[in-house]
Amino acid sequence: MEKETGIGKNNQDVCDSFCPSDANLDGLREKVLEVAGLSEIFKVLGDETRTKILYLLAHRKLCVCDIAVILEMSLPAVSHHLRLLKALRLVKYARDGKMVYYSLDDEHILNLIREAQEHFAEGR
Amino acid sequence: MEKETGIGKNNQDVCDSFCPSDANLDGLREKVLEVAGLSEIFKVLGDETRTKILYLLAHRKLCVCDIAVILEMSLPAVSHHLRLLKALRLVKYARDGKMVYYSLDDEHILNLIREAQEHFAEGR
DNA sequence: ATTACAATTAAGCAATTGCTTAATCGTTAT
DNA sequence: ATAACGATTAAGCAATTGCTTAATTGTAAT
Repeated sequence: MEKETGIGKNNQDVCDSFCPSDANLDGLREKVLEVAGLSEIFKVLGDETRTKILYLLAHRKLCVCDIAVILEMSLPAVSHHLRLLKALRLVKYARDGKMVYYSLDDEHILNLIREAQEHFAEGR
Repeated sequence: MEKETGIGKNNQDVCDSFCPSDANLDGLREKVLEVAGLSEIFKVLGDETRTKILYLLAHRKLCVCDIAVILEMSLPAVSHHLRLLKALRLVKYARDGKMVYYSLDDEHILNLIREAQEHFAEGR
């Protein structure tokens, strides 16, 4: 995604006048920092399958093949998603014989899902 | 992303026994429907730039070149993101002379951002 | 009319994503 | 030990994403 470009770190010459009614440029840039890194969580939930997996695991622990059956996907596909969720500490797992059971490790993520549900509920 | 595959709609033979402690398969599949389509919103916020734009517009209306200057990006790049946000009714716009001013058109999206901020705040 | 400039659109490209099939690892049962 | 099976990893591929540069559109000023 990286590419050589003429846009430097202090590029202020996109438009002639910095327009925002004399807005404080540095102030706005600082403001933006408040959401830096945030989209990492959203990226996880930005995939339908992962949201479903998290939602399922919020209700009960499930083994990988359970999830595969429920969502009608291949085992490796599910496993890949779980790997990501594991890396981000959103799920935890425990081996039990041949099966590996996954469960939610971050109740907070459920709030995000609920909030998004409301977003839909309140007409749009 | 589409590909021919042997996995049919009723594929239940991923693992020998449907394991989830006799879980109700249909029940779980219904459960999953509750989050269907939800990831569409998350996908929007899954891009750092878009989250920043929305956060900026939550504070004040800005023209395209303002955003470009603040975020140090090219005009077309910003314009592309705005097009998506516009299509999803998350922002509205109003022309004023040569400038086009954008502003937030969905306060609800801010709740999602705030929720995500808390996610980070509460240590992880 | 012509010029200037903010914004958008078009075309194209590199990086990323989400899957696939095939091979491998871990555990249990024979 | 070996066979069986759930899970993971590896390699590869098509679709998507997010940018780029270049061309175009819309509005205002000369």
